[in-house]
Amino acid sequence: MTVGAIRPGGRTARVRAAVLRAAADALVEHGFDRLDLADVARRAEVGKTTVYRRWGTVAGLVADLLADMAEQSSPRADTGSLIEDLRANARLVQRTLVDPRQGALFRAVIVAATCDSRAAEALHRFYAARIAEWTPCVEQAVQRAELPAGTDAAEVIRAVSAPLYYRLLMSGDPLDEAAASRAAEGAAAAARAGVYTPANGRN
Amino acid sequence: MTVGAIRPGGRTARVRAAVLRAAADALVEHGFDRLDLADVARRAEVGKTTVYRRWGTVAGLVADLLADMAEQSSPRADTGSLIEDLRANARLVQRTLVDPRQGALFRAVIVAATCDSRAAEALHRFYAARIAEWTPCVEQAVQRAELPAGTDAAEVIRAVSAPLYYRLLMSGDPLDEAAASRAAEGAAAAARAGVYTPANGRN
DNA sequence: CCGTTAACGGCACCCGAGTTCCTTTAAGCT
DNA sequence: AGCTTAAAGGAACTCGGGTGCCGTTAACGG
Repeated sequence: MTVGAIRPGGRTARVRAAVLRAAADALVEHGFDRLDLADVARRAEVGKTTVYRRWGTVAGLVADLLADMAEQSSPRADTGSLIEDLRANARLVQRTLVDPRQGALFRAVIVAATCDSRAAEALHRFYAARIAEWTPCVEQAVQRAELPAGTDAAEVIRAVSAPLYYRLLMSGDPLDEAAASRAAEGAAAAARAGVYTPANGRN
Repeated sequence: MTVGAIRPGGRTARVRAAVLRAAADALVEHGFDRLDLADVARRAEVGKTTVYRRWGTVAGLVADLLADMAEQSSPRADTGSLIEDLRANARLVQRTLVDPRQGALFRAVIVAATCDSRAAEALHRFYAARIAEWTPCVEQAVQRAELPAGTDAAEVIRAVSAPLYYRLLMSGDPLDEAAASRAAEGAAAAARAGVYTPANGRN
């Protein structure tokens, strides 16, 4: 065998998959702060040493988990109407955050990002990918002249998610379908008013 | 002395103040996850036992710190124009979050809320108080007929903050004055469009 | 199929956060 | 001023998360 070769196949991949799944389970159950790598190793039926060697810290493990999550992107909607597309996006986000497992996972992952720069980077990449998936909805709306030319598509998508995350983390207000609807409508109204065009003012 | 009397005066109050200040310092330096109560005690020049007895956990200490922060509310703007009031609010939030000390403190406190129910409750009360301070801006705009009757004032204020917190925690995009401006304009545009009136549809 | 070695696994050790127990200080009442 | 006792302080102890060491397994190349 060539000296210094990496071995991502077979066992290593199996271990990684088992550990990441166990980590997600543990995060959902205990949350980020009470996560014990030894416990993760036990759940994954993997040596404690292995987890410490490959991931080192809780934040490092979460960062890898995020990279894994980023690879599975859910397809965007394409209803032919901006407001319907945005509503679909808002409901997808809302349902994800409300889901006990997914919601807890997202909270944990966001927490990790505030503690560790690698996790933060992974999180930013994750959202960049998610947003890129949905920007075509906005770009098509611009072409249909539903929105002013030069509208920043990514900013519109972010504006849909922001109020939902605000409810999840800060205000604690109910995260229901009505909230999702309002988030979509708010972003659409702001976009139509030209808030997200570069021409719009620093004034 | 009466049996069972509580003693909030003198020394106890001094200890509480010193510990809360030390806790804030430590949170800014290390962040929530690497916070050590023994370190807080050392900074506050207070017995380690005292900190453990009165606050017990990191999250409990942060919850108390938040209760303390909630008491100092900064006065709202009153420019006579909705968009200017909202812009003032957005810039206040933006500057707070960008400030190295305040920003780190907010991040830590939000993290604590995801880990501990007392901290979460304290955070919700904190934001409820901050929002209540600013809702009159929106109510006055309704009276001036800048906004439709029945507009949910709190929802408008939340809509201003949400994109800024989204940048702070999730996307990692720059949190500059332009972002603050857009947040204020977006909330105003959505409010004018009637997105935050109860009449507006679940449809 | 075989040799090399990257990667995993188990065990013993260490260290410091958190607890316990007791002593000392001073807040608050008379 | 004096007494009572809440509350703080100090020091010793525990115990489990994290580390180091070394033997074992199995991926990859020939």
